[in-house]
Amino acid sequence: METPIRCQFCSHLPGSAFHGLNNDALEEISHMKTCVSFRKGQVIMHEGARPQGVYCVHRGKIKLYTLGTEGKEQIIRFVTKGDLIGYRSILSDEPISASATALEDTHACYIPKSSFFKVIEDNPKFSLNLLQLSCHELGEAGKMITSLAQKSVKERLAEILLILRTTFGEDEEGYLDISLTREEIANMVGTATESVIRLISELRKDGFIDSKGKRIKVNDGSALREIASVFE
Amino acid sequence: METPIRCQFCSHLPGSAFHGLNNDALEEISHMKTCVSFRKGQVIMHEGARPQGVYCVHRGKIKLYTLGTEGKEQIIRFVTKGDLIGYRSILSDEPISASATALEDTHACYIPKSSFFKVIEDNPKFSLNLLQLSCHELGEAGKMITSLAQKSVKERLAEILLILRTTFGEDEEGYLDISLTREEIANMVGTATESVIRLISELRKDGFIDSKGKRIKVNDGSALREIASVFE
DNA sequence: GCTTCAAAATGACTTTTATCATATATTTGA
DNA sequence: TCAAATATATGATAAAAGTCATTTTGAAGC
Repeated sequence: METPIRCQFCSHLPGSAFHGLNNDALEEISHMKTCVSFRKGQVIMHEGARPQGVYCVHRGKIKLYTLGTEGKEQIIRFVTKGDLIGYRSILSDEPISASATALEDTHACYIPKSSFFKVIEDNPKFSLNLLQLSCHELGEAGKMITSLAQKSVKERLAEILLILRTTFGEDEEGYLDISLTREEIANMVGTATESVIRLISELRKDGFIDSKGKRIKVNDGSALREIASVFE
Repeated sequence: METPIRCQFCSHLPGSAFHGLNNDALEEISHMKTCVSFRKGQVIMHEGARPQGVYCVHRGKIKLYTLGTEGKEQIIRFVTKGDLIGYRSILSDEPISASATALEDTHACYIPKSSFFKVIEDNPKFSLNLLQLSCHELGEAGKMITSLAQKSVKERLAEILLILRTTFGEDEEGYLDISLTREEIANMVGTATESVIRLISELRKDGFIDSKGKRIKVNDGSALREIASVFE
């Protein structure tokens, strides 16, 4: 049995689409939603499907990915607490463009499509938040496109290690607080698994990162930024 | 002196953000906007800038691109009549993520930021249209990411020739109704200019396309679809 | 219609990255 | 804890794509 999660909690998370909604609105959403859990590895949404609602993630980490020609995953982005899944498809009235799979045990709230649209109609602020969110992600997607098109595999790997650190943070020992296989990293970078393995070894030998099995620690962020040619 | 363009015209173009707005709203927008022209080659918006309004394109063709490390353009998408420029940046309150340059003489209407937000506030329909638009583009961006990450240059070139045909259509002789240099095509595909030149020659020798200088004609769309591994 | 300049085409060569094979290490679950 | 499965590591090789140099063609301006 799930402990119900109050929408007030999620509305205060950074970047939440529910940010700034008044208590009455949040209470109303609370009544329309149901709480669900997903086990590590469980598929939450399938590319091509027509979702009947959106998920608001409360705990856990999720990868969003499309499947290429040979069935190879291309990870588009990660989803963590406070983020929505499925809203793109519902709002553009198109099939889901990316599958979602839990990277660890995940708790989320399910808001049916009709309720979701009701919140939009009743709360211009929510609608504006969603606009801001999707426009922000559009910018991020543009950056990813430019990286993939113009940077080398090594540059992209360094860039993604930095993105992982920003997105998931570090544990007490300084290791990235996300567990990904080399294959998953390759599926983000857009390269072969072996190439990622080789380059991670190289970065480790250079002392810029540490790695113990799946665990990766960024030792020298500015070196990675230099390798990635990120000037921000 | 520009002939003023009525917003009713653009609101009827396919995919217009102004679709479905009532006449009063459109009249009001007409009063807030100014008409501007851009010459072929002219830069309309600069990456990194803070736009003070959006452009609604009435006539012409525009490329949106980001600049990579070496100053190389990466074309993200094209903009044609009925499309908006600059809305992403204004809505996410971030600097412009892509520069815009006119590929041919272009006519557009400029709507100041404050007016743009007023239209959003007064017309939930407009706000919803923008949401739909940005979410659709987010899906397209995801597809582009997967292509860049997983497909070969030849596959991507074939794909983009098909996209160009869909976006710009053909003239009386069947040639694509858009004039791009090989370099610009390379900047879409994410490859070197010489590679595009070689592959275009190859596709021509195979009879799948014709090309006379810059003009390109798709002879065999299904062959291109097969090369691009597009199964839609 | 020339002339000039830029774009396209092509060849030779290099670099990057992918693929395949195999060995080693790390998880996972019984 | 140990065995089996999975993931990581590394080498050898092949394929893809990039770079540089040069020629040919086409477009734009006079």
